Amino acid sequence: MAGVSTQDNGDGDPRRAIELLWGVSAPPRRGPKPKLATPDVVKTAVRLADADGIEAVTIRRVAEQLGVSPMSLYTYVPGRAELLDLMIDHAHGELPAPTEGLGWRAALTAIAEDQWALLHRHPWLLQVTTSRSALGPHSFAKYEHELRAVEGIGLGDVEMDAVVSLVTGLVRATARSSLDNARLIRTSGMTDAQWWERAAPVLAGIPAADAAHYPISSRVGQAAGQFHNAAEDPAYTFRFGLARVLDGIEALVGTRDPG
Amino acid sequence: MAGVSTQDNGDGDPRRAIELLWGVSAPPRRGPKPKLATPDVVKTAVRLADADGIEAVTIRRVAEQLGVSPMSLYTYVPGRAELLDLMIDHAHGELPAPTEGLGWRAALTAIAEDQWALLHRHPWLLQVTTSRSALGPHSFAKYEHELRAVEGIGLGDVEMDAVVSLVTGLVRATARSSLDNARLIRTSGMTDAQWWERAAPVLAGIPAADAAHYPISSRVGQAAGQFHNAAEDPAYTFRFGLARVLDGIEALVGTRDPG
DNA sequence: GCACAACTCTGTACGTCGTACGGAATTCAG
DNA sequence: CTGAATTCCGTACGACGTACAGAGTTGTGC
Repeated sequence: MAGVSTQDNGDGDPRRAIELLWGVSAPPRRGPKPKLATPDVVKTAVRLADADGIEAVTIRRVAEQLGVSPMSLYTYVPGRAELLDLMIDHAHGELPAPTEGLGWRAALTAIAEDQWALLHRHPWLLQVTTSRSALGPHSFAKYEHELRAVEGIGLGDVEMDAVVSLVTGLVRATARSSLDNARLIRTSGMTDAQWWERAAPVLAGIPAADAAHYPISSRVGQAAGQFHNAAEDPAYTFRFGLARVLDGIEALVGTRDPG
Repeated sequence: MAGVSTQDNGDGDPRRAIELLWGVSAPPRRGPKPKLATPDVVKTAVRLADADGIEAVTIRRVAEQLGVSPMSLYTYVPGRAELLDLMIDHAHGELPAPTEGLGWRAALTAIAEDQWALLHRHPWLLQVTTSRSALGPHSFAKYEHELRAVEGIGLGDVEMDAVVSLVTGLVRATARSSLDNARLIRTSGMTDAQWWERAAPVLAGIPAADAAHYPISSRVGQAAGQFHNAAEDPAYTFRFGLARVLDGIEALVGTRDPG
């Protein structure tokens, strides 16, 4: 049994954070030589998050990794919230450059596959909100890249935005469910099989939970469950969904750009 | 600037939690009359989460609302993680009963709309993972209800599961982006407009962030941004995506169930 | 009627977190 | 060479979940 909650922090002035994102801070003219630089902090935080999840990214632990006292991190980063924002933009920097010359369908497919891979390299990206943090150079480039895939195919501006967020939303949603499960296995120390082994007898003792009350679920759930354990399933669900979504977009584009 | 992270808890024995979900705990025979019951705790927690977000659901605050000491909550609930699980199933209980007799497209539409509404009533549902917690009666019923919409239309079991998770994933993804933003406005005390008012001059001072480097983003972003402020936009993005997804599913169903 | 087991409730305490505050040490501009 | 700017750090505060031990309350078995 596990519940995962998100906590948030909302901050004040964006100036400092934007300067850090774009790397335009004037170097200090006085004072001791800094032992570190902001990118060191960001990279260390990303490494920690990759290895142990976003909850391992605490000011204290990042500082420890860097051989520095916790409070001195605040020299390089205004606070934990902004550190997370920097991590996001850093990760977006790993996305490949746009694939020019492809048709919109191939381009959207490439975008989806690249993000799918990115999210699996950095699962913590799904545990962090992206809303206003997307003001960094790499996040800008990502959005531009996504839009270019559907530029000039007959869609309006608002539709272009909607199509892009449909595809990226699909990637995030499917990646989330498989990665949430993987994280659960890690943190609970129980595989799905072990979990069910323990849960099944308890459920069996509850009349209302009888399979007869849930005929379709128990049939489909069994098939899907076996498939889930096959380990290639998350990718299947992703590509299945992507195919449907692209077909749906194609139907729309067909009405706009005849031929 | 804001970052939102998720923390998690993974637990041990599911027995107690499942018993609580299905309400099959034997009433105590000895000892003082309990001042409360588990559902009281769950309802109070849901009220708190609705009003102030999931981060307001702390053992201490729930206890305070109930006029009880923090530690005595552990009489009714094994821990915070299980409380979140109970909240999820409680919320799923609000979903309307299945709409029989509709075609699969109308049924999936109704399911998506109902979940869209539910997520807006209880935004914290998006800040909590659903993986293994979905063992309660209402979550079971939800899954059964969803599958029934696509039963008997020519899809295989694994495909049925994939279609259902495609649709619910879409709802969650689109609801998430609009609700994340709403939460950000609440916690930062800044509307998007105020935010941009402050951020724009900073970005303007950064050559690399010039609009010329991001021609499509700046055009589409402006259109989409104005639309976003129109307040009916999140629903548009949702319904736009839903229409595409359903079209895509229709294409698949057409190949399976000819006629 | 009584002793004890079962149960509820609570206060205290531990280890975690982000980070405010104030001071010491270091470097460069004047 | 003085003082301003900057880095670094120790301490401390208020939150959090919850382990633990005890006090109070109730029904059961005799």
